[in-house]
Parts: sequence; structure tokens; C-alpha cells
Amino acid sequence: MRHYQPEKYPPFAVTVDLVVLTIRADRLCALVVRRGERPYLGRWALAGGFVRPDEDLDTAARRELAEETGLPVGSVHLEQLASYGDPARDPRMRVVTVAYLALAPDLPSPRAGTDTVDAKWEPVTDLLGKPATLAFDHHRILGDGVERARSKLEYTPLATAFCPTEFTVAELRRVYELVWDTPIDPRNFHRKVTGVTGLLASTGHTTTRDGGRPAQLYRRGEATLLHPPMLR
Amino acid sequence: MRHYQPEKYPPFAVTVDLVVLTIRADRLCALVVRRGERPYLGRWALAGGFVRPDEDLDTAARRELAEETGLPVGSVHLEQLASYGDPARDPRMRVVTVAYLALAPDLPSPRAGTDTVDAKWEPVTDLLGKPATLAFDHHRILGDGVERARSKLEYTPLATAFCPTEFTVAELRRVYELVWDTPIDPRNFHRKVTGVTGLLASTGHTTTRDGGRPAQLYRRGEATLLHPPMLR
DNA sequence: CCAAAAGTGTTCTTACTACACCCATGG
DNA sequence: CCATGGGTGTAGTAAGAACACTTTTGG
Repeated sequence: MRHYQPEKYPPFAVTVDLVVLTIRADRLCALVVRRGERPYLGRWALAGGFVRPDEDLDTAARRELAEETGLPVGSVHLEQLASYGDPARDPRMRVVTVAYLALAPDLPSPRAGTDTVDAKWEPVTDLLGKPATLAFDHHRILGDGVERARSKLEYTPLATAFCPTEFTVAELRRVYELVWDTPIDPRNFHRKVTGVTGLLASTGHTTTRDGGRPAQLYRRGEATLLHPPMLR
Repeated sequence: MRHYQPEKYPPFAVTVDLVVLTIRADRLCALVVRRGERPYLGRWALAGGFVRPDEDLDTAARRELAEETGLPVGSVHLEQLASYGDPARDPRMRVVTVAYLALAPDLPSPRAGTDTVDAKWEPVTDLLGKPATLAFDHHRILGDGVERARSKLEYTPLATAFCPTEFTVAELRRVYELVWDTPIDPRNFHRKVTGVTGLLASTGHTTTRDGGRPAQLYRRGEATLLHPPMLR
């Protein structure tokens, strides 16, 4: 590695932290891991870790997601959220963290990783309701991540990231209802969502897994922006 | 400062870079500074610099904006844009930069700062049209900043950040036209913008600086979100 | 048959578009 | 007077909200 000159460039550590959201047991849940090191030993925190010397930020985020959870990472939407660099946010030293937002369909339960002794899915409302639960400034980061997810559901097809490969309109609607925490009229939602070009791709299959009349199964379409957008 | 342990925390330098946009001579312009140091000596770049050891990221951004340009910084909207950390983005060493987006009304011409020999406002289309003009990955950062500004005009009152304290509906419309690079019907725009609650606050004054019939002068209102949004 | 969920039709209302038209100033 | 831009009225259309109604399954 190139020589480091602290007199010119003040030394920072750089980490990535992950707001991983999924829908489990009809709740919007976030991934939290129990810390196995100081500081905040034994406290719950977002998954994350130090960026390696020759690693891109996106790469580090995806590596940490795989490492710290053991979850299959291919089907996960991952995007940069924001960076946090309060000088006092980590008592060890000056750390700037680049937070990422990940949205995943219902996955197997996570396993503990290298620096963590435990990992679990926790309902977002529980975490946000108790600001002191999470280590560092992770409560704030989680809040920012959830808010980002909420607004992106409005104008992108991102809700499909919470769904399995094939899903029904009702399952997609439940995603919106849970993330936005608001009831949605099933009839208008159906009309709207099937009308937006490129949001849904028909599979030809049906399912009765939700009871009642068989529902069409869809895959996500190629659209990257919703016209018109869904409104909260 | 706390002791640095490179064996545990790989050393990074952290910088802030600024996408500063304004409207000048009826063009959307970005602030660029000529580099007075290696690498990219003599090349144009975004304003920016190293974050100090005990300084928050937002503070660093506002400090650099003031320092590197000599511009009055109070009336400037500043928000975090994204972070960039490609291992090869700076040949000196590993640098992660946190980019900020600043929107300013037409300001006096900038002066050179400490690490820069020159500074100017350059039309955004010129800069984006020639990808090799800017140092580092600043062309990409500028593009991301402009795109952020474009979409934020849709659902926030941010267009007013380009206007002086008191402005007319026509001046506000011109902001939208220049940032979106699209013509807008003056009559419909007027009705729409005066109809959105909290976007504009009446001052009681009028002006004839645009010629023709005197126009009402407005200040920005208290609204933080536009209902309904402006659509491109 | 009934319950349950999928999906369609209809009506009302809001908001965008396009453009005709009038208003208030300077020269 | 005329030119210039400010501002209003109106008709047609796209899309959201509310909700009655029909369809297709399981039991």
C-alpha cells in the first residue's frame, strides 16, 4: 500500500453499516447483530465492519452482508444510504461509516458472523420505538434507512425486492401496507399496479396460497421508475 | 487525538467535495476550482478538501465552501449527496470522499482559496459534455449532484434556493426551466405554484424588473414538501 | 350452499394541459 | 397607442378515492 502521511491527511477508519430490511411474519423487520467486541460489547447493532485497504465501498457492503449473516446475497437489493462522521460516534477513534440500505425477501434466519455472537430479525417499530437499543448512532441510521425505503416505494418498483421471485398483487400490496403502515384499498391497488407499464410481468401461473379465488402470479418487470408513481 | 492502530483499522483519508450549483447569466452553473497541487495540478476540479480530525462532515463541507470560494455561505442550501471510495480514485493514497450538494442564488464571483489558484462558475452542460475536464471522479460526482437537484425540484421547495430572498413567479419558473432543460407554460406554472400551500409567502411588494406588468414578489414559504409535486 | 379473496365497473373529484383572454406597466 | 410580461377562465383529459358488484376457488 502507498505510504501514509498523517501530517497531511488526518487518519480515519472507514466502515460500512447495513440497514437490512425484510418482511417476516407480517412485520417489517431489520437485521441486528449482537456485538462480540468493545465498545458496546453485548449490545445490538447494525451489521457492518471495516472497509479493507483495496476494496470498493459497494464491495465492502456486500461482503459484510454475506459474512456477518451467512445469508444468500444474490437476490438482495443494495444501495448506498448516507455517511455518518460525527467525531464522537465511536469512542475508539475517528470513524466515518458509509451506511447501505438492503432490501431482501423473506430469508432464512441469519447466523452469527466473525465479530458477532448472535443475529436476528427484529421488527422495525420495536427498534425505532426504543432509541437506546442500538449501539453507536445506529438508531439514527436505521431511521434514515426506513425513511429512504418508504419514499423509494413511491416512485420505483423497489417493493418487489421484498417479494419472492413470483408473487401475487396481494402480496405486493401487503409490502406497501407494512412499510408505509397504512391500509390500502385492494381493488384500486390492483388496478393501479397492473396498469403501470413494466412494473409486473405475467408468468401465466396462479396460486391459491392466500385462499379464495386463485390469484395471478407475477415477476417484477423491467421498469426502473414508476409512471405514474404510487402515492402514500 | 486517540491513538491510531493501523493493524486493526486500515488508514483512510476522508475528504469532502462540493457540487455547488447556481444560476448565472441564464445558465445552470457549477463551481469549479483550478488545482494548485498534485495530482491533477492545474486541472479544474470540484471544491473540497480534507476533513479535519475533530470536525463533523457537515461542518467540513461548510468550512470548505467558505474557505475555497470566499463566498457568503449563510444563504446556501447544503445537503449530503453520496460517498465515493474507489481504491484507485486518488493516486496518492486511499481516499474516501463525502460529496455534498450546495444550491445558491446568484452570488458574487468566487475567489481562489488556499489550495487553489483560480475559481469560476462554469455552465453545467459544458462540464458534463466533456467528461475529461474535471480531476479525479468529479465528473461522475457532478452528474450525480445535478441529477439529485433535478429530482428534488419535483417534490421539495428547493428551487427557491436558487432565488434571492424576494423573487417573482417568473424567476422561479426560469429556475425550473434551466435545471430541467425543458420549457414550461407560464400560465399553468403560475397557477400551480401559487396554489401549493406553503411554497410561497406573499411580501406585498411588486417589481417591474422583468418588464411588462408588475409582478408580485414572494419569499419562500414554510413548506418542506410539495403537495402536489411539480412534475417534469 | 357459504366464506374468502381476486378482479371489474362506475361515479365523483382532483389536478394537469392547452390555450383564449384580460390586466398593468414602460416607452 | 403598442409591446411585454403578469395573471385568470375554461374546457378536455388523466388519474386517484370510494365502493357496488361479479368471479373463482376451498370447504
